[in-house]
Amino acid sequence: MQQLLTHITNYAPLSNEAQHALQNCFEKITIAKHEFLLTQGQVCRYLYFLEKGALRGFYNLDGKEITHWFGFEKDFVTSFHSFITQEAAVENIQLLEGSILWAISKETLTQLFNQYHEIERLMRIAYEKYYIRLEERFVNAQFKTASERYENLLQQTPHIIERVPLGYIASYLGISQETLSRIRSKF
Amino acid sequence: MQQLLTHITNYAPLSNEAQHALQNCFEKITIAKHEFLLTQGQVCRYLYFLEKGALRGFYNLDGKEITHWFGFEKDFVTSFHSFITQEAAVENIQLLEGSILWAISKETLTQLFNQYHEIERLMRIAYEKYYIRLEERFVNAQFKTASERYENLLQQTPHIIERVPLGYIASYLGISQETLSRIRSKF
DNA sequence: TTTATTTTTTGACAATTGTCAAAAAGCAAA
DNA sequence: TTTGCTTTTTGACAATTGTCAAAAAATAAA
Repeated sequence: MQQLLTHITNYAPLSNEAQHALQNCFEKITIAKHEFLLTQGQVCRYLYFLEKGALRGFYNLDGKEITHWFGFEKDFVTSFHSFITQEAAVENIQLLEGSILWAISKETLTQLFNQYHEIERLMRIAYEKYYIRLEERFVNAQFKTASERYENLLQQTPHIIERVPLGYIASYLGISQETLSRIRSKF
Repeated sequence: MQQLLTHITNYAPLSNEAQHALQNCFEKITIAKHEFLLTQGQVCRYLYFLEKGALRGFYNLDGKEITHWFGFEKDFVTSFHSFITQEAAVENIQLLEGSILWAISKETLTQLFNQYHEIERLMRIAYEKYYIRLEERFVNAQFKTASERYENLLQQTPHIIERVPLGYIASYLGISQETLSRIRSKF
């Protein structure tokens, strides 16, 4: 929990009252490897902060699993589309490692927004950061070759290589596992 | 200006005071076709609301222009990365048509956030919407074929086809102009 | 360790998309 | 209308990446 508070007060300062309110509203969750935090068709009611562990978001397309993001320590994770719209999720969230998370429901978070302007500000800033991050991934996906995307992964997020099976990484990079294997063999 | 207020109060309700404050802080801008709203290297100090017209965002890569987004009526446009971080922009924003915009500076917007919780809420909600939109584009870019991306464009944003030269659209879809031409010839 | 299962690599070939050059079509200015 | 410029299309060929099948390597279970 201290990790969570430390992390978000990096975004913006928070009064003690707001910090206490947050502390009371997050619930600790421990989940084992391979378990699911969310399965497609469910509405994602929670925003999670990942204290320890790793997980992936994936959806099914033509019978194949498409892994489109990973979460690690200090990440906020959720199915953003489902959490924001409260519609059924098209994606699944599955644990890659046994993990410790802190969860807050959408209703509770909305109440906190109403009570504390500074918490809503925090969320606005968090969205800014996540927007920029996604924009970089988008440009990468759309306008770079498979090799460039892999090299980028090595430089920007090397921890992914160390903690995630190559099959998922290939999917994440938008290439086949075979192509990834060939790229790796000649770097 | 009325269009702007109508649009944003669709996101969330706004008190009369906040509406008036907003009205006073946006500045009207009229720009001709082919002119630039931003060029790479500049810091983007403004967030713009596009009342009438069309524009594109592009950056240079290996001597080529990569068009990665378009803006049309009722869009908020800016170089998000530069506007958020206040670092030099890597992208250019160029008018595709003569346009009418409303501009607000980052400093002014920040002041409004401090004065009106409801305006910061509006921004939080706007980011949510823009995040979802970008996420859809990302999934499209990374995991769909060129033809699928074009069909998607036809269905989701047909106005782009009608108002933007095919060369820019090809770039936007992440394919060569020749490939786009061939895809179109057999739809 | 031995066996079973999963993950990763390799080979052969096919499909997709890109590049370069030139022609055709469209548009604007004179 | 004619001329010049820009945009779009077409052809030939090359490069990239995908698919399928099988082998090899790594990991987990007995």
